[in-house]
Amino acid sequence: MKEKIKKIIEKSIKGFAKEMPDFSVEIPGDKNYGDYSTNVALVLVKRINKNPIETANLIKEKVEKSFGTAQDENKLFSKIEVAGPGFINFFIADKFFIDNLKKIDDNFGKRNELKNKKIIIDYTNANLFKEFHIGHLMNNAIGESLSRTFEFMGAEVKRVCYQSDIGLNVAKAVWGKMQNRTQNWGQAYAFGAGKYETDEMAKKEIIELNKKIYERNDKEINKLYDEGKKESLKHFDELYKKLGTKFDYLIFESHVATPGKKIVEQSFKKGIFEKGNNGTIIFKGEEHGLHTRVFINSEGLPTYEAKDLGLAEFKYGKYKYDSSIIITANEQNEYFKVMLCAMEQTNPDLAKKTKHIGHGMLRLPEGKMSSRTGKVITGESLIEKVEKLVAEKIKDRGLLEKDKKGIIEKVAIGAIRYSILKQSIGSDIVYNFDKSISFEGDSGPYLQYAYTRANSVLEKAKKEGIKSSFKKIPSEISQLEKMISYFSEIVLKAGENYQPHYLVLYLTELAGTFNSYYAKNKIVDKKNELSPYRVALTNAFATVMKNGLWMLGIETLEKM
RNA sequence: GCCCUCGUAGUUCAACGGAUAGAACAUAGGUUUUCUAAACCUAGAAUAGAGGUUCGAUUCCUCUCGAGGGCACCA
Repeated sequence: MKEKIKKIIEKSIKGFAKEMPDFSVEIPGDKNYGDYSTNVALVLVKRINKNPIETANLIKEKVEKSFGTAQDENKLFSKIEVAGPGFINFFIADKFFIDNLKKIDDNFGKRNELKNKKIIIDYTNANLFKEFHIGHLMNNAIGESLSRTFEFMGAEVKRVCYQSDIGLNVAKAVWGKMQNRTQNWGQAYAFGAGKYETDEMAKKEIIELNKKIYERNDKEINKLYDEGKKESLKHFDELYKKLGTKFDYLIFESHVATPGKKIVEQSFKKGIFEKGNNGTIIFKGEEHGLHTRVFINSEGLPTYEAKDLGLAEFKYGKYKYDSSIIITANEQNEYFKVMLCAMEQTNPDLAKKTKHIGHGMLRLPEGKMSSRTGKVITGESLIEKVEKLVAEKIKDRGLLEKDKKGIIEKVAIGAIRYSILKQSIGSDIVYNFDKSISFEGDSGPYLQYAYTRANSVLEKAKKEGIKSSFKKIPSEISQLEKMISYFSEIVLKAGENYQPHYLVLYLTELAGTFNSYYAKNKIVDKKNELSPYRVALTNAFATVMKNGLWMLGIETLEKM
């Protein structure tokens, strides 16, 4: 619909300006401003030096002439208004919203902008031997939601979890474990990392150990290492299942270390990299307005930067992607600029296809979370805590015992996902348990609840034998029909901008609109001839909510 | 020191350079013989400060103050 209106306007202003101005058509926040609104007259002011209201009126007349707001049966607009400083507000005829409702099926809202596009997306990226903390939960929520949104837009998406299974951090954990076998891997890491900074002897040992892990020539170390890797993987696998993420590729740092090193060594010969201090190989970022980073360290081992170069080619070897998206916390924004700048020279094709998205950090009120100091909140502990709250809440709701576990889990994950995805991707979330995860108002459960209510209504309609029908329609449609029709435009907006929160905001408003409708109208009512229409509308709402929640990684529930 | 983010009701978050700056929580009040009250309806309450660009600035530019992140061998 938005595209359609844009085209209509473009056609109508051809005589006004030589070049098409860059104007927008938006769904206005205030319903008094119509169903769609454009700023075209305001944008034109600069070009044609005319009063914007006058211009707006001219455009309005032209549109009316060719598309009619008059008596025509198939008129698109019921009203066109010029308002404020020169906006043109379009009011769409009810008929079009109702026609739209008739078309709704399970695929409603799907788009084809990304049809035949191959996208590979890295997210979650928890590190073996370390805790899976709430930052990973955040990364997973965002990555999963973007993946699903791209799929909804027609793309073929492969999910990658790139995991550190080698490198200094792993050495720190293994070293910690060697000192004290009774502590768990997270504790071992914290212990090793602490000693690395304060104890010169330990530092030396860890660096030595790091080399040995690379070389894999010490039986004792290999055994310990393999145990830890297995344990971590099993643990993560359970979590991913719970979160509803299924990775297509688990890629380990050890897979890409050697290829990455080779890329750097070859490019070094071409002069892309330089020699740094102590035998390091570095990339001089300053020449590109960035900073210098080390790609091969003085031990001759590839750093994260070199491995990332290897990773890009490794992924491309597995899947010939059109676009590669990497999601990390924004503390890595500067790092990625440098790494991608280096990649532009080592492999320009892949660099062009790669996009880094930095999301905000989940931080504790007292400061940054750090697995180095052991000051972390683990993903499981958060989920568990939320599940307990949900269990308390549904205790007296008369639900079947066998359903309870699933409901608790889905509501808890929904609440967590919502609280992460409700805000713009770039900004930090100050994590405060009581405030961050809510069950009332703007929240995951609010959306799930609205869906559940709709579902109950539909079940009741079925029992009473009332079927959806558009034979009898109301004299005037409500806000709900309009909200439903906006869905696919919001999908596009969220996908284009890599911002799931547009979807969250929309679904929240949609749920609110349905809840109001539900409060005002009795939907299943044999005595009311509009009942079949209302059932159809409820059905449409449920479909949109289900599809929308799917994109957020939040499951719907029949009962809650 | 240099480079990036960011600063909006009491709190947590919204707002392609556009209309009366929206929500939610919290606060105060109201709604259930009717399909799930995790709901609905009402009310009060905000752009850090100073300049500038613009028909129009929360949004762009400069400065000040404040917060976070990053700056050579961690990921």
